[in-house]
Amino acid sequence: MRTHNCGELNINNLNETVTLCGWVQKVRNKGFMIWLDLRDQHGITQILFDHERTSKKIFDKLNTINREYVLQINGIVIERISKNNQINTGEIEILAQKINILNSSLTPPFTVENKTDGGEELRMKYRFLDIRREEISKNIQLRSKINFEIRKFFNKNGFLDIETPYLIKSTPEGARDFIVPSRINKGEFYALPQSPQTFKQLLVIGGIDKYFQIVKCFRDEDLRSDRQPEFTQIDCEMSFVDQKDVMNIFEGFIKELFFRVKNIKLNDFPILSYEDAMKKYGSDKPDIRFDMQIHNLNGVLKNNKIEIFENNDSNLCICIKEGAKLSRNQIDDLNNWVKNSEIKGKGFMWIKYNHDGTIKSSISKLIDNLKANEILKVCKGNFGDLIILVSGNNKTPFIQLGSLRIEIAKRLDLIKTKEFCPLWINDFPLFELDENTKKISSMHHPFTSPKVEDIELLDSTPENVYANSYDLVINGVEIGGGSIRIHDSKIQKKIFEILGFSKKDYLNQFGFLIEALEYGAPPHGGIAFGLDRLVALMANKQAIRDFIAFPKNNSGKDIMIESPNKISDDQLNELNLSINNE
RNA sequence: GGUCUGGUAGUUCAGUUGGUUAGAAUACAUGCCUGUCACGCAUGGGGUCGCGGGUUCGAGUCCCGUCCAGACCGCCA
Repeated sequence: MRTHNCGELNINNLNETVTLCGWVQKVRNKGFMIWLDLRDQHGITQILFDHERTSKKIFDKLNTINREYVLQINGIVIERISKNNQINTGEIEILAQKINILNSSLTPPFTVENKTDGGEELRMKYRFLDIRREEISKNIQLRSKINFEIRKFFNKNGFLDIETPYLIKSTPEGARDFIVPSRINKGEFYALPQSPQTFKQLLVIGGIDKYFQIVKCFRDEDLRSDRQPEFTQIDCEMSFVDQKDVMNIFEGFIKELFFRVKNIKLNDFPILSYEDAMKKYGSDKPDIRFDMQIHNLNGVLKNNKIEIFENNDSNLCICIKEGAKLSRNQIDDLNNWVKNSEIKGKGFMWIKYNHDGTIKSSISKLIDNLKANEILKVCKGNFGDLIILVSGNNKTPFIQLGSLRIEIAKRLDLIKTKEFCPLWINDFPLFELDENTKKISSMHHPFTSPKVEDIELLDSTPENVYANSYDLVINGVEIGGGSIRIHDSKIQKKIFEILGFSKKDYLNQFGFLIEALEYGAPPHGGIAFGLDRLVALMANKQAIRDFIAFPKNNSGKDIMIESPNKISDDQLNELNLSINNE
């Protein structure tokens, strides 16, 4: 139907007779001449009609054409008299000779242009129009390109692409499952996988050396701008590997992906233990595009008989370079943010080191200039800086300063937004304790191997056991996470017992895996990357919604197809289900 | 489950202390325009102010409830 697409013609094609197909983005009718922007996935080409060179029949036809009509245009490539250097095809235009209306269109509810006037909800309802826009189309093209490079990498490195089932069984551990009723087996249910974790382990037990899959995962939890109920993982598992092996190959994978897709050469990824990440950044997914690390001031502030510093385990601070220029109002504003935002802090103390050598502080009654100078020294700060102090117990002051660190960086524009700063976080605790319920649970998942040297602690002090696990963080976003798995059935059973499973329960839920471990399971480990987040990140965006062709909204609904929806009584009967309307 | 923000023309929004016939831009329609590309100019049509209730002489505006959307907390092994 066409000889070229709408993004490829240029000055080299002059005088060629071409046929293009596409959508009408805009008609600019000057009376003596009409210009029409014809759009397809590849770009926009300007079509020209004028009274000297275009027949009256075509002009009559043009009068019936509106936005988003689908046209086939035949014409000659000519050089523009006034050029547009904003677009690839801006030096040429097509002098139309034939016009074929392939389809008409209703007037779209929003402008199908890069800078659309449509709001989020409307764009979702008419997603098929939204996808015509360059912005969304480019996102989807980027995702396709990334998918292609992923498959190329894993194929080249000997990974087998193996599909695992979507209809599996429900396990109450972890996230809520999406449940699918079984018609043939009345009263029984499948669950959609939260991840193919157990299946990929069974594959390596089955002798598959290296496995990968680009796979949908399902979690019935509340949504966020970076969380969808169905999302895509790059799921990987390898036989006969230790932590170093896994981190090596997947660091190589991410580097190659960034190089192939973005032509960016990433440096070697630093490795930070979970404990150090919490101490330095107050987060297990630190954004290291800017510095502003947390410093511990106990050495300076303890043993001075100052109540607040004596009563708290941690007296911490961050140092804002050139922060002394912040006004009292700006500082108060930040303090209110700490108190009012979701981190619900108590507020902070501050010391301002002016360039003229004077020191102003919210705690001048507690510490003199001598102490203030010592604090500045600990932070390796200078005059001109602002130091923010927080005191507290346990993790809280770290997390507060961690959040504040990000907020300040945003407000002062300290983040190098064009850069990508990956790092590994490892040495996570194997378990975490819920402060309220006092229940112990897996930090990662129950198949994570404890560190060999900590195995003897499992019986006595499981909270002190470290895990053989690792997360990949880029720009403060958790992009991937994985672990060396347990391949010894005895240890696997012990982990379930520590987690509070009865023997009956763990055999009922995971008996198949434990049994498989007893038939010569190789040492193995792997990782899973969040593809949606990775694609968004590579496009320098946080929200993943515009990188998924048909995403769900905040309440898990697709407002275009109107899902989820009610089903008929017949369907319910067939499944032996009834709806409790209370 | 919770906190915050928003819902007014097809669309994006403004709307003062509660006060006449609810505005702008854009989109749409018609006409004009000899190089437009966010074209320009003129004219025109277009409103259940999310929904329900209340206060008031009078509600887009105040109060209560409710629905929807977005951001976040809880949750997300």
